[in-house]
Amino acid sequence: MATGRTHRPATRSRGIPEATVARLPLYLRALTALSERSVPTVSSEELAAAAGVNSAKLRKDFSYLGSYGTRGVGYDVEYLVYQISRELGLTQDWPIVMVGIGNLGAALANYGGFASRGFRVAALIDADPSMVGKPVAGIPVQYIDDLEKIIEENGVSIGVIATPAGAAQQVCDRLVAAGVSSILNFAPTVLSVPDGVDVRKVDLSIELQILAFHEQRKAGEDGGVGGADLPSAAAVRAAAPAAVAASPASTAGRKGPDGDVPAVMPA
Amino acid sequence: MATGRTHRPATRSRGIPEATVARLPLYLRALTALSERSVPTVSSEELAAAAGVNSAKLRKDFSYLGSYGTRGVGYDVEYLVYQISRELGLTQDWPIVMVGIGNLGAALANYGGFASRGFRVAALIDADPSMVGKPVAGIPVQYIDDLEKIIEENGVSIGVIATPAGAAQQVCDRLVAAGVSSILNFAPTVLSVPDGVDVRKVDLSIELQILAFHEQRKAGEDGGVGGADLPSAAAVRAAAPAAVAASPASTAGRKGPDGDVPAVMPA
DNA sequence: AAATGTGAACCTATTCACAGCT
DNA sequence: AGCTGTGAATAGGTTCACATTT
Repeated sequence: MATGRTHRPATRSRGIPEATVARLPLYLRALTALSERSVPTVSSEELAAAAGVNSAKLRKDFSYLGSYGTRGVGYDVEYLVYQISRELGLTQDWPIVMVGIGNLGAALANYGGFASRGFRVAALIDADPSMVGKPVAGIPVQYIDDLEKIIEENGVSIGVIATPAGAAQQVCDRLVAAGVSSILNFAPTVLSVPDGVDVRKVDLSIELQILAFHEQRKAGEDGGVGGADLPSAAAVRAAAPAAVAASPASTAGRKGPDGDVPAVMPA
Repeated sequence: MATGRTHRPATRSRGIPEATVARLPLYLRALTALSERSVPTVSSEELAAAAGVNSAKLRKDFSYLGSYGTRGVGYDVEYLVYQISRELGLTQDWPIVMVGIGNLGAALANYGGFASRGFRVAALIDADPSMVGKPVAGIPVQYIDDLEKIIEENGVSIGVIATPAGAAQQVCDRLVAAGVSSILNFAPTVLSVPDGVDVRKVDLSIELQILAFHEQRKAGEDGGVGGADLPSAAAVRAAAPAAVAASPASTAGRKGPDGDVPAVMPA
């Protein structure tokens, strides 16, 4: 409550919940759009709708940053854009390097999102000598051997890995050794890094698999709870084509359906 | 719990926590690697290490699927691969469509992860007539006008959007109207969909911004953490220059940094 | 009157620690 | 002896609902 203004230890950036941090970019994007349309103020309700969250969550999120709204009015768009940008560290310019300029890497380099406010592609790096010197998104690709030098000279602390899975850990180790402490990993592999280094991963097939899980459930659970597993139009559509089914419990004697799980899925 | 469903319906898929679902693909990948090396069994400790989580979490996750391990021994690799695949719905073949075959779309189509077990690219679709017919990843691009027909004929229930932000919502609406109920969105925009439709988003610049947040914090709060790894180069660059700074508190009277929030980060 | 900011209630997820099975 | 499976404890996140402020 407003009571003790002296009660200040918090509020600071100290301890903004991770879930909140992950939503700040969303708010920022929505606010930027409003800003471009010269909208002066916005309510939590409106902004929340634009960002795809509910308004209570948004207000709670903002409360961790400080009291940036005006009761009865809403939030000043420009002011909030600034505050969130600052909180996210986007009022400074982060040089990044991208390692692995294959199909995906090249696409990412060309992708506008990378060059968005706050980030600058300092270098593209690849292990294929035939790529070296070729410009991708206007930036000449450099050879992997120079990785350490490039990081050093550009003061890079954020790296993007878009190599094949097999090369990712090795590249990661070199990045970290050279001083990079935040990594965005597009390779489908788990990276191990020392404490103090942040890794975020973006994984295509994982996302698809999560969707498949829910999709399967939608197909399976309408109406019949007990036996019927895959009824209905959507289900037929979803289930009909080519069941691939890996061979189950190859090793005999497996406990398998211990009391509950039927046997092996209709297939 | 075994056979008695006293206060919990089935051990079955009912109510697997979302956080657990999101990790199953990770376990599956680690298990597949073990399987390829013909490792017969694995302990929760080992598997957890391979998947980058801790073992208690892994055991808890598996407990939602059923009792698939053997005390004193561990888990049978092949058997677990099958159970998780089934749980994720990967024992069937999901036809997917991808809309927007630009740089990113083409890269994704070429990306192995898409063609991984359980998924099949049924069609690539684009709004640019000059793209139509061109093969990408061996699949000829089709025109956006045929979207509905393609979805219908192939029984597609999962769609991938890799269009520019401006086109995404429109494409999404058409996909949903045609029967797609799970969407993986690469466009940097919030999609609104009716209930029952799942959307997952993969957003480059959001991930970078989250990293920047943490990176900024690291740079700011070291009172003297060894200057070895992140010498001035990164630190200096991170802490001071190139302020992009949108003009703050434009509207006067704004409460702004009222004696509460001292400009964080001594810039 | 309108909309923020926030305690409190609620729900979800993680971690602990150990009983129970092989 | 070893390792799973899981209640209990803890931590983290979301939603409610309303007092407070403009």
